[in-house]
Amino acid sequence: MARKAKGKIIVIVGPNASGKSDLALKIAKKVNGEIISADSRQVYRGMDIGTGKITRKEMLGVPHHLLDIASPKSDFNVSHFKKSAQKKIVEITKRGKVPIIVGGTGFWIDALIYDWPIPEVGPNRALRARLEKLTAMQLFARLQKIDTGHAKNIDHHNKRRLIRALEIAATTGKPVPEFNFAYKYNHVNKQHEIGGQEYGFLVLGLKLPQKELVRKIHSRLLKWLKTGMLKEIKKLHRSGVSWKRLDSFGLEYRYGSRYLHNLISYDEMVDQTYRAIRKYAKRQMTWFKRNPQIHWIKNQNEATGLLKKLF
RNA sequence: GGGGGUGUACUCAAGCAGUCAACGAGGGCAGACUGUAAAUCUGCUGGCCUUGUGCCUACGUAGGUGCAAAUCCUACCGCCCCCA
Repeated sequence: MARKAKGKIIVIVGPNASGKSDLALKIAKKVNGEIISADSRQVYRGMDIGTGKITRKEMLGVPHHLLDIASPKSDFNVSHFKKSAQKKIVEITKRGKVPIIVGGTGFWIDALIYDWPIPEVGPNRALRARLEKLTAMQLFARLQKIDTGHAKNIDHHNKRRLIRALEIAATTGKPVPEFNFAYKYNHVNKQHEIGGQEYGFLVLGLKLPQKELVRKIHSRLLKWLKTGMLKEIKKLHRSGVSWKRLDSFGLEYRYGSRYLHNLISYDEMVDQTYRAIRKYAKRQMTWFKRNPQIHWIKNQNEATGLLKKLF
């Protein structure tokens, strides 16, 4: 029985400032690849310095996808990402090149490479605004009435999640389908179809010693502050991105904008941003740690060694 | 020199006799995560262990009064403010 040749995809994950972009570039050169960014903030135009976005020059001719594809005034969410990335994977493969997915947004990456079924229910702003007025307890009570399965597992205090669950139930008339841990990482057995083609994934996790990571986070932040991070945020605001929206982007954009409209001092801004990035890196690791399929590496050499062996 | 205030866990800060190993916030540590995911949310945070209506050590220091004190009294030490 003739089978189509299996496509190969390299995935590079890791926390903020761990050096994913550099590693991806090296690997891309080596395997003739193109890079697909999986970063929930780098998709936005005008958010460059604060997101650590690679510059055109730094790309060294390697194509990078899914950068600067959305306006910071509009939403670009997992669902958009999954569809766009799948399309890019097909295109890149057709060109005879290797897709390399690189990013720190664990949720997006897993939705893509493990083909998580994101419910086909888009955001309903009116409904969200209405539900937002209720307390978490009230939301949970409502959810329990219509959704007996998922409601049990959802965090009773997390309004955002409760509202989303209610949103899905309201539109589909059905509760949110449950999936367990085994499903999360094993149901596709490291490979599945995208656009009729079967793919296998090699997932690399970049992990630096804690001290080194923290040092890199710090020096990177100082460098960005020197090279116009605040100017960038000011520009975004002038172009119509609200302080509230900037706040919701988190990290540099959150504390930078709080400083720019005088909620906090400059020193507080630097300090709080630095702390927030460290916490974020921690949260990223918490996410990645539970994935048993990640091959953890400390540097580029280990990566190339693994590639030779497994790819 | 006279008068007033204040000293609480890593930090800020409540408590002002019993229900206090001590509210709350920050920080730290750990975790969750099904169309906002750099977001959102949860737990723990004096020590010890047999993890318990358990033991020990603790609210500037030293004494004292109470059955009982972070809480009251005395002295001392440090800091702050006002008058001289």
